[in-house]
Amino acid sequence: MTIKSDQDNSPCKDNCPCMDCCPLGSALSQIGGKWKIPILCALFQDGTTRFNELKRKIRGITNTMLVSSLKELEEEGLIFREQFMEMPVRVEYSVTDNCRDLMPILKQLAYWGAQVHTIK
Amino acid sequence: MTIKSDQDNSPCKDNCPCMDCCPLGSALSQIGGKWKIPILCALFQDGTTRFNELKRKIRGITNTMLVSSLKELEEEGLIFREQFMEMPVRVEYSVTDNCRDLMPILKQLAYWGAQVHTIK
DNA sequence: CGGGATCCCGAGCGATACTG
DNA sequence: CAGTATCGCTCGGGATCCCG
Repeated sequence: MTIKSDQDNSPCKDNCPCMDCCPLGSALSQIGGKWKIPILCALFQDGTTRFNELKRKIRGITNTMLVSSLKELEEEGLIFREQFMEMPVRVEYSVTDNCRDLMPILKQLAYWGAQVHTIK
Repeated sequence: MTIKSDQDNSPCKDNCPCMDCCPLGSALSQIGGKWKIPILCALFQDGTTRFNELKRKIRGITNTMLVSSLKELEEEGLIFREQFMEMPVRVEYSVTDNCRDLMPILKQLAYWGAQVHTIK
């Protein structure tokens, strides 16, 4: 672990500016892109959700982007995918514990974003 | 203010999935792009820094991207730009209080990103 | 129902040269 | 020194149709 102690208030590693294998960069890339945050929020708020249900809730997302975003989120360990071998097929998505750990931090970010230019 | 109380653990507003004017989305867009985090980290760690000094520290950044990123960060109120009318011109950049508020949150994100897949 | 396969466009970014 | 001005390209994302 190359991250400094809590006394250091820099968000990055010793060898900042955070290029290459920066944990902050990797974290941001995991939730980056146009649709991942909406997907995570939908799953987090409403719990386990099916594919087309998600598509309906997230207004404007295309089939392609929903599929690829879900796949990436699953590979990153943020969401869980369960497929039921019925006819027709049923697939359910839900957030992982790892994702639940992330949410309070994102909430702080949202607070920060909402307060911009209001404190002067 | 449409953000819920602390009892609510969702990072977004009432009408999630966070489309349109989501404060989380706006926060993420402010620090988005390829170079803003490295710039902020450099300024935060080393304090007030001149243009070409920044360019040297942030390996690989082009003139164009450094200029445009600095401009956006200044418009968003994250950094402060001071121009000294000397010859040759001297311009110094530094982080604002608003940016300093952001840093602890980014640090938490970095911790989270560093711990991914190590807790199992 | 839950995706895949294609095609396409434009923002984001890089490279280079120039300027007050 | 601190930027502008162009040009060109990659690639994230949109649209549409197809499939088991």
